Amino acid sequence: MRTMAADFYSAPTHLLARSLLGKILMHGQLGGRVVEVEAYQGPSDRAAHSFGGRLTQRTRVMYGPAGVAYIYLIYGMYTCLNVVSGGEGRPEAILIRALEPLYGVDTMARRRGQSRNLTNGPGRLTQALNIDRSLNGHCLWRDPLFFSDDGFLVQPSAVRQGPRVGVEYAGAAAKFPWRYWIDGHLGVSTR
DNA sequence: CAGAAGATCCCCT
DNA sequence: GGGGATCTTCTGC
Repeated sequence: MRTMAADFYSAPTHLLARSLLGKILMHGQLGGRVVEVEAYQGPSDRAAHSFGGRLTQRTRVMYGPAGVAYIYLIYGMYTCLNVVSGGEGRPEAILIRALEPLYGVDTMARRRGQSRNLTNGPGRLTQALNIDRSLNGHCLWRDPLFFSDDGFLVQPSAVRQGPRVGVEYAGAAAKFPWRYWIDGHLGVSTR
């Protein structure tokens, strides 16, 4: 497995989103293959936390270098993991929505309290992999949280895209096909 | 199986 | 004070 270096994250957001498909996300001994992501385009994207250039305590890390983790609390009880993209001053991000569980599956099941639905959803996968807000701002080219390449080949024809999930409030942006997933993977989130 | 509702709390206005 | 890049549980068919 080759850990992705810092420059991997310098690609334009949508290209990086597609490049993340098929990679392995590792946190310590726990890990899985990325099968679904969503791109958030920054100030021009009504669905993005950084829409309109909003700079707050929460969104601060999005304005920093690409390749750091943006992790936030959602609905009071779950956390979402994003990869910051776009580079300094361009607050874009990619939400990791689903993994195929591969390493430490028993631990994931224990953490989730069930043996199914371990990592098919942004809140589920962070719970399974024990990823919380203490890792906000972490550089994703370093231990303990990083992406790597195990040689898995994503067939270009298997990459699907469609509207993002849970952003109905975002007007026209709600329909932009900025959710990417690998077709045929049961790990893809269901919502 | 589908839909509704509840949980829960930080963030921002 | 309102709402959210979610998930689980419960209800009813």
